[in-house]
Amino acid sequence: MHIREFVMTREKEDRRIKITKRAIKESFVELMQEHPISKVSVKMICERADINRSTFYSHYSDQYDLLRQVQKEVVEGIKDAIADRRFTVETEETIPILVRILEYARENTGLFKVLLSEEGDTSLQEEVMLIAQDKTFDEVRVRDRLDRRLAMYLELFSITGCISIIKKWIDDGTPDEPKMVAELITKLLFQGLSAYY
Amino acid sequence: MHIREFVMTREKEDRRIKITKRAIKESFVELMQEHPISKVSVKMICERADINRSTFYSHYSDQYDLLRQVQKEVVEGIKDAIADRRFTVETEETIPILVRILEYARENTGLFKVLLSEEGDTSLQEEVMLIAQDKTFDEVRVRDRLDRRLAMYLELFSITGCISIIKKWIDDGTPDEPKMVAELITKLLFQGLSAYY
DNA sequence: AAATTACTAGACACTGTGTTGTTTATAATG
DNA sequence: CATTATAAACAACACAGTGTCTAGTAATTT
Repeated sequence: MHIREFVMTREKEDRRIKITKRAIKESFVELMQEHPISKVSVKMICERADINRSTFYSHYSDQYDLLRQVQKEVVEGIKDAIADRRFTVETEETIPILVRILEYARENTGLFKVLLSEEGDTSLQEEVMLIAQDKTFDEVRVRDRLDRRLAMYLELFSITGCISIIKKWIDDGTPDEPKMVAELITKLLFQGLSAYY
Repeated sequence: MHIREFVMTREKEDRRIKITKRAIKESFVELMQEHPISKVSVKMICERADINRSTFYSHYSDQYDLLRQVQKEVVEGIKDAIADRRFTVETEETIPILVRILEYARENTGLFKVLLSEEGDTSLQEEVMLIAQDKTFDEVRVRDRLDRRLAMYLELFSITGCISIIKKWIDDGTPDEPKMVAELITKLLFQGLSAYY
């Protein structure tokens, strides 16, 4: 909600700023698919985006800051995509949410490849943890009176499990149908490997 | 902090090289606990290690190369720690292996913190995938005639699940006993969340 | 139309990079 | 013990990228 407001206020942003930021982001996402972020310099980003380097610095402090902001926006996108849904521990409820996220990821392949690779991994994970915590696990935790530390491990396990499979799926060019992947994930989450062996 | 030496083949390495490399690695691991790798320059590493920058370049091509090499050594360490064991899909077999890995991690906390944070995450993961594939899943795959792609997802899910929990455990200062964590992990892997809800 | 805001071009000092040539110290060998 | 390899140290190098700043121009808002 807090982040949302932030985005809203920026909606009245000068048209020029939007154009510039879009150019920067596009350039950046392209470059991130070609090189690891450590080799992507501010200079490179600006050259490809055809903007002045000082302009970059008036919006972002460095490449990593830019990455974080791109990430935030994607997380917002995910939030919107599942806004009307609730995460629960029921398989039937979870699958459609996952399907939506997977479809959203499929529509933004380049972006997700970047965010889930390299250093993006950990921080995106943390962002997603926050959504999940907000939406879901809190109530589960209370309901089942789980030990806090244990609950934390369960969340972590679930989210990294999800993300790793989605990452692989995207890296391979989303060969499987979202529904199939969603079912796989939920099965693994709720029943574990025993569902398959 | 003791970094396990680099296998048998390098045993003939000059004593001075070993000393230098150890100094570099120690400096690096320290710095990595203070800053993200993107802010750790070769210059910094060399200053703290008290060696000339050119010396660094005669051993490693950059910070990331150094990180990879440190990682390899740790993976070797894990391999040794579980050399006499076999991974299987039986819970009773898996727990002692995990306990050993956890104990090994606990003894090398600083190192593991570094490797599991930031960009270390993905690549260590991949290394561990290779061990696991070698030791285990191959036979399981054949035995159960699982679809190759499915098997790959299962491996990925298992390993990232393990790693994420271990990472959290280490970041928090290894508050739980290895045995407890090992049991948690195996339960989640084989039975999933249903084991707890 | 005027005021405001964003972008540009270019210059600045500065930090870090990667390489080279030379000298010094150490280890291995005969 | 003396010889020879070779690693480490040191200094110097051109070069690339950083972050900041100024003055001028262009676009947008009011």
